[in-house]
Amino acid sequence: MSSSPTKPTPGRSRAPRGTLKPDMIVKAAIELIDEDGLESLTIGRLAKRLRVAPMSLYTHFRDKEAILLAVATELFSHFEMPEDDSSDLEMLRKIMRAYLHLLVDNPVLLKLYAAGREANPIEVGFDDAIFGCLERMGIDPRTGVELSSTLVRFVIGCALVYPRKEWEEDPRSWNRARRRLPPTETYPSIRELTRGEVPFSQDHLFEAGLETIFADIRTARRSARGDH
Amino acid sequence: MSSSPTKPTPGRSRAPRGTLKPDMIVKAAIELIDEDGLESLTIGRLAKRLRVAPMSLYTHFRDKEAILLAVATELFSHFEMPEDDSSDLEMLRKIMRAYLHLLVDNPVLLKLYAAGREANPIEVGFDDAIFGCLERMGIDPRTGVELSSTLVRFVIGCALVYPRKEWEEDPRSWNRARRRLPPTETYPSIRELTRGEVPFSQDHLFEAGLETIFADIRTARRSARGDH
DNA sequence: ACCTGAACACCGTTCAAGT
DNA sequence: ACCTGAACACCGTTCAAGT
Repeated sequence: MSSSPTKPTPGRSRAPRGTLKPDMIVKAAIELIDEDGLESLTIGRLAKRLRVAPMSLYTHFRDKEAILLAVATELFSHFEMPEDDSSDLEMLRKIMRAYLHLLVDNPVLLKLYAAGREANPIEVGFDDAIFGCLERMGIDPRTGVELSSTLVRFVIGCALVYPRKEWEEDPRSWNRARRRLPPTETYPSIRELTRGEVPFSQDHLFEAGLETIFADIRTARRSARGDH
Repeated sequence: MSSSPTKPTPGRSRAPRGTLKPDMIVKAAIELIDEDGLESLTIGRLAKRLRVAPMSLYTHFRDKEAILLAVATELFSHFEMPEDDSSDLEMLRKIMRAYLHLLVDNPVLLKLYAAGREANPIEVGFDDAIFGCLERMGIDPRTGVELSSTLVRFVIGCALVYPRKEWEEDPRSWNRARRRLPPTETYPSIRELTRGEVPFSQDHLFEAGLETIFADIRTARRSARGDH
């Protein structure tokens, strides 16, 4: 718990053969992220938690990014899609909420979105579920792709901004930001935003945006019915 | 160009007194980012470009994050808001396009959004411009805040996903991603997305999403007129 | 006041060696 | 096949010293 800075115990210096399995590494990585945040996930710290030398990890993963991808995949596979509901639109709402909280709770996924050189399982699964809902509503594929893209981009934006929750409700931070604005007189209407207390939580704004997009989805569905 | 690994020139080893000004550091940082990407912006490389020892930078900026913030502010102040137009909605469209390209061209801003513990000039300025447009359309402040938030979150999402442009048009990457999906049969409708060639560019999807949100803005404006 | 070298505590990773 | 110590080329930053 306290002593031995470098070597764990002089007695059992070398870890036995089967100590390390990819799943254990991924599990330890997720624990580390949950406890101290993504930026504290480090090969060194990860190895220390597994009571193993840093280099051992490289037997199981090519590099750190591979570990990160495995983490993301694991997090996604643990996630269960909401149950089927009476209304397709209600189902879609649930999926979107679940998507938001998945991204907010696991910033790794967001980071992978930003880095992403390749489609990863997260988005493919969700895109599919969303697209499937729209399809079942009778919306044609082209419009379906457009609408699901809009929804996905909107959640990503929401998730990226979500952590500001803490200071966004503090009007002082807005004032400080306003003071830093270069040409102050050019931007007058922001005062309307900051005058009263900002009354909208991140969750409220998410729901509001969802309704905005859903309004267009309803229109699309109506016109799909009309064409038929 | 080639030789002298450590010292620039044995003759003029120490830089004269007035060599360094904050603006120069910011300028050099922007050049570095433009040339080799954000991840290659390093105190060491920045100092080398300025022909100065790394530690000199700390006379002018508290730490690297302060430099990054100054970079973001500089980038934003160079940006000019689109000209006023006949239609407020057309103005709004222009602002949104400008916002997207600002974020796509300068990923630092996106990164600051993600890190952001405080409101920064970028968003305040844009939020204001967007909110101002909605206000001029006669939309009430509450709805205005909601709609501008939706718009902002949507652009951020678009910008984050935009770099995928390259591989997104390659159907093979989708297939590879699909193969990695854990419970394959649960997600059938993605095939609809991947069967034909994916016909939508990032720009097209951005415009489509914009129209979806604009549809709701039009409704809000209409009802604002009706109430009056 | 401004610039700097040496040093520190970290990174991720390669390589050759152990078992 | 799996684990490892030493070493490498980097990070950002502190500190005491130069001018």
